[in-house]
Amino acid sequence: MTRPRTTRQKRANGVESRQRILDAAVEIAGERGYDGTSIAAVSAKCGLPASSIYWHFKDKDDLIAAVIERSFETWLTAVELPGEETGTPVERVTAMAAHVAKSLVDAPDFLRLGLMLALERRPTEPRGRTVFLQVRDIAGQKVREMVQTLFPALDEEAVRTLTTYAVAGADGLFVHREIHGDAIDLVALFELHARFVFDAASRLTEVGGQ
Amino acid sequence: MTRPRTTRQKRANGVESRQRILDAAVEIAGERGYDGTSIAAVSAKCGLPASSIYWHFKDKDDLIAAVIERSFETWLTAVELPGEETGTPVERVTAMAAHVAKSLVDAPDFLRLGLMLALERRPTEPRGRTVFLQVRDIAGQKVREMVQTLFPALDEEAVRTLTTYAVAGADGLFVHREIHGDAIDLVALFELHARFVFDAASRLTEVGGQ
DNA sequence: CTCCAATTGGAATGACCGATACGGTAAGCT
DNA sequence: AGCTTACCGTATCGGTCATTCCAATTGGAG
Repeated sequence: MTRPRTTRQKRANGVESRQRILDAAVEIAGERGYDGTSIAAVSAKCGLPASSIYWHFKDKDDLIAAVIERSFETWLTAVELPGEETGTPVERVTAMAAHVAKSLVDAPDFLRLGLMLALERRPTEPRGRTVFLQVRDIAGQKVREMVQTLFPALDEEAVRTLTTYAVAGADGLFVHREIHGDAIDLVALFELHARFVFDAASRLTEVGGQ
Repeated sequence: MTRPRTTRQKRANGVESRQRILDAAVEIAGERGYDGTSIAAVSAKCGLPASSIYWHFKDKDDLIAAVIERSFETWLTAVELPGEETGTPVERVTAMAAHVAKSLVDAPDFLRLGLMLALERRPTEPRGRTVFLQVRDIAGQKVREMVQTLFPALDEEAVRTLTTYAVAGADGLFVHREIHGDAIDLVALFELHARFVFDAASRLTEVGGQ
């Protein structure tokens, strides 16, 4: 009965603790941004003391970068499911857009926090921002490859412009949903966006092919 | 000869001081966001002590809200210039989009800071966020009216969707430029966006009119 | 000149920040 | 048993935060 007041875990478990810390941090950082995420708040939410956070992560910057990395992986597993390759090209593109939209609804932390970091311009750039821009660039390459495959007649600049436009539109629609809440049907908006971009690419191809 | 060490302004000038404070605050807040904007930093940048800031503004929240309001007005004066009503409809729409893009390049603080605030979700919402969403809604109404005027055949839901899409695309392209820097030609991207949305609306009208 | 209201100057306050120091505890290894 | 590694708990550091207090200083009104 003389158990210590603060019941310690039956056993110190580093792996689980790291996850608990990241779970708490992703939630707070996704709501409050970089400066708004205090170690004390993360500590309170995950139940582990600050010293444990600093045992698992070098400093706050390291923690935020790890949050970005893990939330990116979470989103990746949500988005990289098979994706059947049937139907007309435009059907395949809209289906893929819908799939990406669903993944963003299920795992929005990555893009939300990433955009918050991306919009900030501090003297010493947080590592989390760099990580976000890198993985975001990877995603952009995927889109670019898809555009190139579907419209091989387009020249390089047109492909780049269309890719930029497709990604930017996705960002904007995501922001719209973040602002206006769950009532917004992100999947429908992404499908519409995919159709618009596809039609625009088709028209560009016709003009370029003359 | 006992002149005070720190030479005071020849004359205390409330109106000019208020502007100086807002000038400093809009710069810092546009770079660092809400939490990243410290009163001490604003004080250092504008040369006035913290007490003067608190004489002009109730608290930090009030200051940020005032920053949003003034940067919105700055942007409004940049965007509400004549806008000639000549040419075909699609030409007028692209010209207007280009004009908005130019204004956002010249006065990006409003949208940048606003989007940063909009993405955050803190327990007690900053007044600046509310202000941003309100004035943003006004801008959205303008777009909506333009869509309605140009495509009277569209039903209400189509108009709403197109408006959402147009504004979201603008947001996304703006974010793209904020991330990738001055090398991005926002005007060209906005013109492209305007053409795409116009074409999409035209096609929706044809289908709906059958 | 005197008095007042408008503003600035500078220091103080207490809360909170990120980060560290260090001892305690549990499990595994030998 | 003793040593080592991994992790937790507490306490604390110096610094910065938003905010407040109050004493100047100024120009203008009377």
